[in-house]
Amino acid sequence: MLMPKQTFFNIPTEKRAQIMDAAINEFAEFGLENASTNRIVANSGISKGSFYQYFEDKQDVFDYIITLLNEEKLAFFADKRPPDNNLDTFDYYRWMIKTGMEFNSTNPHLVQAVSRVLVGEGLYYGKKFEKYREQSTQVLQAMIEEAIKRGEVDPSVDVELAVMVMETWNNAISTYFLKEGLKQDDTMAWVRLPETQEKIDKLLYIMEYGLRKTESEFVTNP
Amino acid sequence: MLMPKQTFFNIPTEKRAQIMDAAINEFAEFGLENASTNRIVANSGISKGSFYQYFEDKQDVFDYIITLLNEEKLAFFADKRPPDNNLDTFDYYRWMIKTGMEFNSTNPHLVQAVSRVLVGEGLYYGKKFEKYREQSTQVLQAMIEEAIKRGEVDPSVDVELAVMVMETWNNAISTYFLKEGLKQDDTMAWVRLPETQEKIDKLLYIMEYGLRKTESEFVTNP
DNA sequence: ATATAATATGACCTTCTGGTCACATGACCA
DNA sequence: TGGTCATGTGACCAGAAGGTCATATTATAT
Repeated sequence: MLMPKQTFFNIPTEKRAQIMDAAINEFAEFGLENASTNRIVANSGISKGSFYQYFEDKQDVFDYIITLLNEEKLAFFADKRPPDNNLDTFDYYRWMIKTGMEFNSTNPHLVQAVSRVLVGEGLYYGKKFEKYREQSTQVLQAMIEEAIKRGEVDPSVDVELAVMVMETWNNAISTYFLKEGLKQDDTMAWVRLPETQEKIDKLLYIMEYGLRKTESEFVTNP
Repeated sequence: MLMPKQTFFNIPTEKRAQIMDAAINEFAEFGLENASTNRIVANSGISKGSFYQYFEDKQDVFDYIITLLNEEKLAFFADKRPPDNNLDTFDYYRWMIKTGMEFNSTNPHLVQAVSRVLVGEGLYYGKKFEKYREQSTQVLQAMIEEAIKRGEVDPSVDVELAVMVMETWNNAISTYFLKEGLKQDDTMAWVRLPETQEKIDKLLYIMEYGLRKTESEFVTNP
C-alpha cells in the first residue's frame, strides 16, 4: 500500500481532508507532471514545510490518491449485488459498468484526477501501475473464459483481444462520463437519466452484437 | 492553414528539417505543455533568438506539425486506392485502417507527437482542434449512413453512436500501434507481419459482429 | 514550571521556464 | 568601398518550479 509519512496521519482528519481536496483538484486540472506543489500548499492552507513533512513529493501524494480511490471503490461495491445471481455475462458487464458510473458520480473529481494522470499521461501502461492494470485485466479475463464455457461469448475470438475490447469500452465510457457528466449540475441525476442509461445500453449492445446488420435488433427495455 | 512566420521558410530546407525534427521529438516525448523551447533550440542547433524569429511560440510550432502531418497523410493517400471500387463498408474501413497504419510507419514520431498531444492531453476534444475532429467524423458519418442504406450496417444503431464506435477503435488501434510498433526495429515490417495484420482483422471482426456468440464465425483469409 | 519532543513556518536556494533585446554577422546593392 | 537590411546570437529578464532548513510554535511529560 502506497502511503504518505506517519506525520500525515497524526494531524486532524479535517485538515487531512482539506489537503487531499486541494491535491485532487490540482491533479484533476493539471495532471501529474504539471501539478504544482506550491498551488496545492496555497489551496490547502498549509505551509511548504509541512507539505514535505507529510509527503516525500507530489508523486507520493498521487500514490495516496490512488489508494484512496481503490478504498472508496471497494467500500462502494461492498454492499452492491447484481439484481440476479445467475446473470448472463453481458448483463453482468452492463451492470458493472452502470454501477461503476454511479460510483464515479459519488466522487467525480477523485476519479477525474486519477483518470487524467493514468489514461491521459499514458502512465497506465507504464511499469509503476502495472499491478493495478493486471488486477483488472485478470478479472475480465476470468469473466470471458467463463462466458465462453457457458456458450455466451463467441469461442472464435481470442481471450486477450476480448479483454482489450472490454477495457477499451470501459475507458471510452469513463472518458465520456468525465467529459459530459462533469458539465452537469447534478452528476448523479444525469447518470440515472433514462437517456444516459439508454446510451450505455446501445453502446454495449454494439459491443455485444457488432455494427453489421444481422437478425438481432436493439430494443429498448427488453 | 496554421503557419510559422515567413522567416522560417527563408532558411535552407535542411536546417528547417533539423528544427522540425527536434520539435517533433520534443513533443513526442513531453507533450505540448511540458515541451521545452530551450531543449528544442539546443537539439536543433539554433539560437533562442532565431527560434522566436521563426515562430510565435511553441504552440505555433505544434500547429505547424499538425499541418505537416495532414499534408503528408494526404500525399500518402493520394496514390492509394482500395483493391475494389465497390468494397463492402467494413472491408473499406479495414482497408483504411491498415493503409493508415502503413502511413504511420513512414513517420512514426510525427504521428506520435500529434497523438500524444491531441489524445493524451485531451486537446482533441478542445475548441482549438474542433474542425479537424469534425472533418473526420463527417467522413465516418457519411460512410455509415451510406452503409445503412446499402443494408450493411444495422439500421437500429444510431449513427452518432456508430461514429463514436469507429472513432474509438481508430484511436485504440493507433494507440496500440504507437505502443508496440515503436518498440520494433523496423516498424513497417512489423505492420506487414501476418500476425499484426491478423490481430487487426480479428479486432475489426469483433467490431463488426460483436463478442456475443452467433452463427457467424471468424475465419483467417476469408 | 521546566524540559523535551513534535509540528509548523516562510524565507531562501537552485534550476528551469518562456520570452526579450542590444548587438554581431553576413548578404546584397550602389 | 560603404551602406542597408535580413538573419543570427546568447546574455539577460521575471516568474515559477521543487525542495531545504533554521527558527518559531505548540503539545506532552515530568
